[in-house]
Amino acid sequence: MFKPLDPLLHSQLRLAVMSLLISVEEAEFTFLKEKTESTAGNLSVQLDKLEKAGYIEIEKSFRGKRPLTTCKITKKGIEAFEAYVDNLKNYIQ
Amino acid sequence: MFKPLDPLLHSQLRLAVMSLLISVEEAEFTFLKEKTESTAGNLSVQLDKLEKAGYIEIEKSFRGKRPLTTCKITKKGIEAFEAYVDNLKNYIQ
DNA sequence: TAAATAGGTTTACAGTATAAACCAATTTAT
DNA sequence: ATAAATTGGTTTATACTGTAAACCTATTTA
Repeated sequence: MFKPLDPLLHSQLRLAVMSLLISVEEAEFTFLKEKTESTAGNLSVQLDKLEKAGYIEIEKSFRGKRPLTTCKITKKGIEAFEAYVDNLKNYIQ
Repeated sequence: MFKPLDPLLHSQLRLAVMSLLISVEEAEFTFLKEKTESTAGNLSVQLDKLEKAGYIEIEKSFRGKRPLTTCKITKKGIEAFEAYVDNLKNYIQ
């Protein structure tokens, strides 16, 4: 009936990030920050967690002379997101 | 885009409880405990929070000689649940 | 009369989320 | 030149949350 909800995804900010990444495939830190209206600190921490779980990949580079952090959802991340949504439906329908 | 999710409802156990109460209108503690597969302690704490938020009403009585705790969702609770679900859809669609 | 069960509540602790403080480099203003 | 502001983040301190374990009172069963 109520299957457990992946705690990594059951978090407002991380869920928003995954939701964005699933549609755009790849996104910059600042893009995620704007869209989620989060602080940089909070976002940084939550991206770390998603990366450690293998749900996203984070690439650090430079654009011109400035640091640039790019995030991309992984196959594992997509599957986890889809499973989460499926489970969640039992709770809200 | 990503509206804030009511933190009181964005919790696996409390959401499950609200989901049950919205369909049955009234339920006993032990019923909720079985359906949610939670421990009594955890359930007790979370029911308290839902009550303090005005989302449910808790009535304590006796069945025979044993204590009986009955929970009922309030109008405010129903509205909060519906708003939560609406907001959540932005995240998972 | 001791042990198990029912029906919970309280509480201690670990985990989580968040903002504030910080950092290094770059750009802009003086 | 150099001070101040901005960019693009990370680290860290703290408050908040979730949970199980311990506990409690009464009842039933052995």
